[in-house]
Amino acid sequence: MQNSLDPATRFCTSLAPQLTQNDVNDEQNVQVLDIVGSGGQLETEDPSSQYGEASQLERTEQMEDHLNNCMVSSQSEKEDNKVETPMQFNCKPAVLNLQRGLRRRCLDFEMAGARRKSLDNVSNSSSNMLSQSDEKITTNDKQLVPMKPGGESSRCILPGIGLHLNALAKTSKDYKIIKCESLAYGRQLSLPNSTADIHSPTGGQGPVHESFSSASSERDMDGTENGVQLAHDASQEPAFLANEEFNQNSPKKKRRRFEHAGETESCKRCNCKKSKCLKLYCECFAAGVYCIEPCSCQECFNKPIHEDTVLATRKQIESRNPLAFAPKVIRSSDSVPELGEESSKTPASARHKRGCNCKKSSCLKKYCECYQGGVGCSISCRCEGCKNAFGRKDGSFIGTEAELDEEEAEACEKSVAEKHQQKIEIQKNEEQRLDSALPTTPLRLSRQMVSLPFSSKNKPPRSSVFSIGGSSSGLYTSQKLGKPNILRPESKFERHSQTVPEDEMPEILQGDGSPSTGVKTASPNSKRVCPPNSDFGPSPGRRTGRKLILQSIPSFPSLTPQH
DNA sequence: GAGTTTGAAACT
DNA sequence: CAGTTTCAAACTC
Repeated sequence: MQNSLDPATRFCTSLAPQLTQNDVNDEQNVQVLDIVGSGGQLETEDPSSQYGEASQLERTEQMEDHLNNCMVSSQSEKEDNKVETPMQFNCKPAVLNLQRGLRRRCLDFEMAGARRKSLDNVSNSSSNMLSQSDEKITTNDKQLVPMKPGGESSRCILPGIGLHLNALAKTSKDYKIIKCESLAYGRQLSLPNSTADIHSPTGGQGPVHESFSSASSERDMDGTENGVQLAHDASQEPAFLANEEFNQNSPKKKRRRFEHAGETESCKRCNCKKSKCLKLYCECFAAGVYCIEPCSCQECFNKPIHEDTVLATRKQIESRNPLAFAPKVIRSSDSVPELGEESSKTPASARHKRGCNCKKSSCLKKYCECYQGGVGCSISCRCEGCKNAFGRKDGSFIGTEAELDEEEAEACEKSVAEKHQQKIEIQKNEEQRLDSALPTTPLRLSRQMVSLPFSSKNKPPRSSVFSIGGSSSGLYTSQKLGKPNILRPESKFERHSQTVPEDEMPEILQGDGSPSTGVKTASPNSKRVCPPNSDFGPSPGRRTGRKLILQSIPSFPSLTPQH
């Protein structure tokens, strides 16, 4: 295959058509998709498809080869574990998984629209699905649908953005799968961190070494494990399901535990006690993902089992604020004229969609969503005494840090800058590798991006990442949007959003929705809302990393079911 | 690990 | 729309 495009993109593009072509007619096919790895082509294609297995395999192999470069270690392990898919594709599971990840992602976005119809059929057959009438739901489900509880679970789905509820929206039986995904994706998320770690002094700890490849391999392994375990677990591990509820026991413990492990492993996990994980207070919910094992939440309703409730709640929230689930941090780089200097100045050409309202943290702590998201404050912020290391509200940014009064700020800034540089370099290297080889999943990427800033720090930013991951949410939304299209409350911001370059706009917003184009939000404070995007890229360094991501993501636009 | 602080989200 | 309350993350000890 040509490498000109990043794998993800290629897949997407290539797949889209086929996908549309090939309907998934029955569960089997669907399974195939999952199992197989769902490369775009592979996924959609039936074993018997026109291309013929052989040809498919060849293609697949090519891809694999490509991927393999990076994935070598992981593969071997995975292969062993690979669940045998009914299909012939068993051969290179690892690769396939990767591919799948890419594809899946693509599928999520693209396919949702394109395949919707065909999928519907599938979904129906695939039982899992709630036969909910909502297109979005169906669509989402479909994405996930492909996975079958059985064997495939072993291959946790790559973290496709799809993880989101949307995708997740499966019934309890699917739950494990979800978990897998979540986990998997959590790992992916971790990648960035790990990567960062590498750079970072502290990074030394565990994962440090993980170069991209290693990381990926690790991830894969995990995935495999998860997959396998999960698969097993699923059966064996009622714990999962049950646990969540049980976990409540020691929320903090758990949470911390994961955090540690997790610095590398940041997966969205919440600790909600009263919100039932059905409010935006809940990071998982806000991110559009179901709560998973690592969560220490209590009375959690953010589970596949309560899909209806979750969806209903989401709708409600969206009706109130269409952008509620959109990424909080948007890459405004050029797009935000309003910000003017600020935007351009800040290290990260990104801004928090609504801005912060910090009073005491000086925007130097993660209490500040802007800071947490690794972006500078903008005019839309109502913060007081802003000293955001990523860019102050007044327009000054790190570069000028000398000016900053507080040591803290300086320290932060410096560290950040340094880190960024380091990251950039490293990331570049990684990028190259990745470009060629890694099929990063959107989610992971997106999340990474957000997290990156913090990667340097001890802890990865939890929420913002995900929120951004909002992309995820975005997905969710988009998928949903098909129907609701609430987006666009219009507002002063409209112009703003309009100005935003399309590419920036996540399909999600744009996509389905016609409406979305100007994603505005009914946001309460009339804060500026930008189209959620792939926003991630706050800092330069990150950006670099993100580029990878973005590149792969780009497919969105094309994917969007413009039709 | 418990308690405090903080600011977003939700509510009135 | 502004003010207040609720909530959970972030942070401190």
